[in-house]
Amino acid sequence: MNIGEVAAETGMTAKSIRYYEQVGLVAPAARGQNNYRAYGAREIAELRFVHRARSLGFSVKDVADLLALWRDRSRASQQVHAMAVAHMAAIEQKIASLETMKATLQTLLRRCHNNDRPDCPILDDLAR
Amino acid sequence: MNIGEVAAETGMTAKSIRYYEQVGLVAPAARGQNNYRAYGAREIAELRFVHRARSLGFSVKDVADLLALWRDRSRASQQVHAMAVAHMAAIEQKIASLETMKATLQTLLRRCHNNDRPDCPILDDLAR
DNA sequence: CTTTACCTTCCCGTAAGGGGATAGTTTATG
DNA sequence: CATAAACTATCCCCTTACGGGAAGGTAAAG
Repeated sequence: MNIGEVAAETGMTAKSIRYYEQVGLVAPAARGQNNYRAYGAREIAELRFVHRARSLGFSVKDVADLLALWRDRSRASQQVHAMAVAHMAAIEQKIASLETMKATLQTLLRRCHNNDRPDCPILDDLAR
Repeated sequence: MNIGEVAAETGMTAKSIRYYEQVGLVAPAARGQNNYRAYGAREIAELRFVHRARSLGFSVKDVADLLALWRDRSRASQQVHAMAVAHMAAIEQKIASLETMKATLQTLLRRCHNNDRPDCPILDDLAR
């Protein structure tokens, strides 16, 4: 399969796939006589794994570690669990930070008259 | 006041302050005979505004717009309101995205045995 | 045969600063 | 007073995870 077909099938972009190869996340793809990258079922499965892990918010670096664990038949599930827990914590922290912003914005929005007069509690608050 | 004092007082870093000046978010600070940036109450208030807006998650570009509105005595509060609403929407989208990740991770974590055996539902899921 | 659709590599740009080198200033200390 | 510690200045590279787009080769379609 060519890179475009893989992209279409996995939902990633060709750019991303090349990028993952470039940074060493996945091994360089085999090349056809036309120098096109040629993917087999195994490589596609790996890319799918990468895509799914990325969609869960894991960094490329983390995905590299997850891939290594995946390939290691003798890993302990604890190791994966620990990574997931750490990632969860990071996500929860981001959510908390965003929730704080959201709450503040909500308060400000409620106070703003939202009309054509210049008086604006939002700006007043930012300037406090 | 020197940049370090301003930084300490506002909670920003000197690097950030220089950066904001560099990208034109705030006007270049006046310089003393030693070439040090010298800040007055007015500039500090502006930097405080910037810092507060940034802490609410507004991008530097957005902060520039907010600053412009702040300086414009004849702005309509609608304009500020609209920016805040748009920003709120963006925040809510980020939260929703993170919540989705969190939910998936939670499910996976519950299923993982978290022991020294290799069997791992998390990896299995990523590979599905 | 030519157009269109892929593919290749390469290089630039992003957001918002952080890190660190080098050099001049100012302040604190012995 | 001399020197060392603490600031400040500019400058340049690094980060994340690709997207955009150029230049040029290849393949499939009309």
